[in-house]
Amino acid sequence: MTSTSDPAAAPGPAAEPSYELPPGWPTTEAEAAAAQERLRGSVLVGGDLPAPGGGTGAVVGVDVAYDDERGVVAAAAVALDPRGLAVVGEATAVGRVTFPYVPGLLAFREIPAVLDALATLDRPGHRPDVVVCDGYGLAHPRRFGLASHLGVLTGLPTIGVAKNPFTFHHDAPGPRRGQWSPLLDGAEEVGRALRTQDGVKPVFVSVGHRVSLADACAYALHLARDYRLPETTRRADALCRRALAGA
DNA sequence: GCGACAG
DNA sequence: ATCTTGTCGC
Repeated sequence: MTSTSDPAAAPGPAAEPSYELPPGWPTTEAEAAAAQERLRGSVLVGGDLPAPGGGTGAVVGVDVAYDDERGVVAAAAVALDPRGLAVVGEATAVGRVTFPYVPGLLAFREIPAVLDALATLDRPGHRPDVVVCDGYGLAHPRRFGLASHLGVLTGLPTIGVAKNPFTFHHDAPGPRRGQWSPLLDGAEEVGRALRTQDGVKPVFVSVGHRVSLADACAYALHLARDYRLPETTRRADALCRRALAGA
């Protein structure tokens, strides 16, 4: 991956996001792992995200629900006003399940439906400032989890917020909201265990694309103003479940 | 070989 | 992820 902490190297005017599923989308585990190895170098760490609550665009949350019996998948994308966290846009997409759940390959199960939902949500002139994903970004065996993959495909800044530490290790963060501890793969900090509410189990934040780890945590904390999970995730989770039930 | 394993 | 009863608390 590349660092863009140097302002001179920062991306220029926001490019148009792409919501196209790339040609040759993997259908086997071997192809999927190879695709991750091929794309991992495209992840950008750092950038110039506006302060949480200070941006002009929306903060978008995405999530996916499944009915494996029927083979149906439903994705939701919800846009929030970064100030008051009010919902300003919603979109869903329903499709067929095309990939099993394999730890480390979650992106191949979730991304096709997520791209459809984002394409429906997006309105020209109203680009998301950032997309918050339910899962990991760089905290991944090959440093290319769902959030990083979605970021590289769309070009949008992304953040991963997961509910479990996957295979990584961490010490318990302090008991107060805002306290955190490094999420470690050996000696490497791949994310942070972040306490978003006093005395409540932490969430696990990692860089997706075009954000720094510190900014990713600041956003996660801002969005988790009232509950353990970011409001983006809560809204998207509720919406994709509704979409699945109605499909 | 065995256990662990985002959603 | 999804399956599920009761239970504690505002």
